[in-house]
Amino acid sequence: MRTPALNRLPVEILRARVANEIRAAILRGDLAPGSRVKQEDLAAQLGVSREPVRQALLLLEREGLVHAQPNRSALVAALDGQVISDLYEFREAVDTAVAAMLARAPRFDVTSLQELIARGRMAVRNGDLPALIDLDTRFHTSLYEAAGNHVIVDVMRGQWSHIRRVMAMVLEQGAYRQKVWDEHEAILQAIHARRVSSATAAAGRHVRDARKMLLSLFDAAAPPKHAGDEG
Amino acid sequence: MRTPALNRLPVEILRARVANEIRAAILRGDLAPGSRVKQEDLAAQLGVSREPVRQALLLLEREGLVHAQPNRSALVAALDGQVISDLYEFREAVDTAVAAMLARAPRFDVTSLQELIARGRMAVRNGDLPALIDLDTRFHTSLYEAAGNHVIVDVMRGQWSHIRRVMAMVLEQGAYRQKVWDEHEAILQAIHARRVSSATAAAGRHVRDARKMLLSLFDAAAPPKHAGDEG
DNA sequence: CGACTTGACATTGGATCCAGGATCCAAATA
DNA sequence: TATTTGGATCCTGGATCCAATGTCAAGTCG
Repeated sequence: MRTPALNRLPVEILRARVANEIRAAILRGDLAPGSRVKQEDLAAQLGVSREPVRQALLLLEREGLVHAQPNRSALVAALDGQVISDLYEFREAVDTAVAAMLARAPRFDVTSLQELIARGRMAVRNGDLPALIDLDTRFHTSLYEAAGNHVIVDVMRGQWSHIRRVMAMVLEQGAYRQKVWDEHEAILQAIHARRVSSATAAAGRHVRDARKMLLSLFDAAAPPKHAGDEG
Repeated sequence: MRTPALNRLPVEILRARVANEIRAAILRGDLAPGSRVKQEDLAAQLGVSREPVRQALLLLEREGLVHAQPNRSALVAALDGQVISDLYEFREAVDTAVAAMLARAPRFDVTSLQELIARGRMAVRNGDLPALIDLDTRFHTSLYEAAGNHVIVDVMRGQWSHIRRVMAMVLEQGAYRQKVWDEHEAILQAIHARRVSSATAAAGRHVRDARKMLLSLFDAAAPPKHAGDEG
């Protein structure tokens, strides 16, 4: 054959690679919130022309990770309490609905989810923050996928970029790490036991608690504005 | 001043105009579901170069209105029952949550929504299908905006593109048109009366009924696949 | 001394150019 | 006759080029 199986993996389009690089840099905090990003700088840094960078920025703008005005440098989206609040309010609506859907589903294989919980608890013991963020994301993403609703999977993939950005803040709280995986287990058990209202309640509590903690952290870092105050 | 107020309206970037044109063409059905769209054709048709078209297609792909594979012409997304089902399941989660939020909100000005209902009933009497689609969209969008959650507004703006595509199908049913605005009124009244569970239930029923009707129409048009059948 | 003007510079948006990958048809072979 | 292979053609992706717009600082006038 002309093309060996390895080549069957589609060569990732350059703009997609670039978008992934930039997104990763934003999520890592490597590109600071509120900072300007010039297309040419990114292009030079990634060793490509400006063209794929422009298109990548277009995608990232639609994801809400950067803001752009015509003929102006793009701005890395700021992380303000309002966005966090809205985001978690939205997530509560989705996550509770997903929990209900799964608890009503005829059969649902919990083994891979339990595997994730085990690995999450391991990461808690090891104090491995990147792994905690990754496993948390994967736990909830797996729930969306298990629900079998592609719209939810797609929409939430975009939103979890934002969630990951702030998750580091919550998980800095050492005491909270254990609690997260206890709650994950509670959600999973309620689903497994087919207890719809219990699963919904557990999922809702999980999100609301995270939201509350995040907002308290944000208010501490950046107290609410008074009339006429400024940076 | 140098720039009169009219110029303050930002000159819409060409790629945005192009994206709007293409999106409108898809929503109108002018670009048929499943048909191929060549960048050059669109460019020629709109009198621009391929560059803004490429970027517009990128945005539309992320909206899910077109599908693209590397080095292949883009495909206008098909309208299959699965997508409709997922979309309305997702919408039910969001719309019920929004109804609950509004019913709990301290104060909520219903006058503009009542205005929309009046105009909707007028459009029903006139049999004005485009107006019905537009007013239906605006009714629900207004609810999202009233809830004050930017994430929900942004996410749902994208999803309503898809909803609009199929709404014509539901509203073809003459009998259904009246029912839609009765339900809208019921939702609004429950919110106004601050009856949380009643508002949630009304919103949920509204979405589920539309979903059921859409799916029955789709199944009638394209019967479920049997093993081994093909197009 | 301050506000406004003006012009050089920096940066993005759009057009054009070129290369690589995909499709499709025809011809050759089993 | 069916199948495969070679190649012409089509189409997209990325690079480069040019125009337009915005920024910023120096200079000028009140």
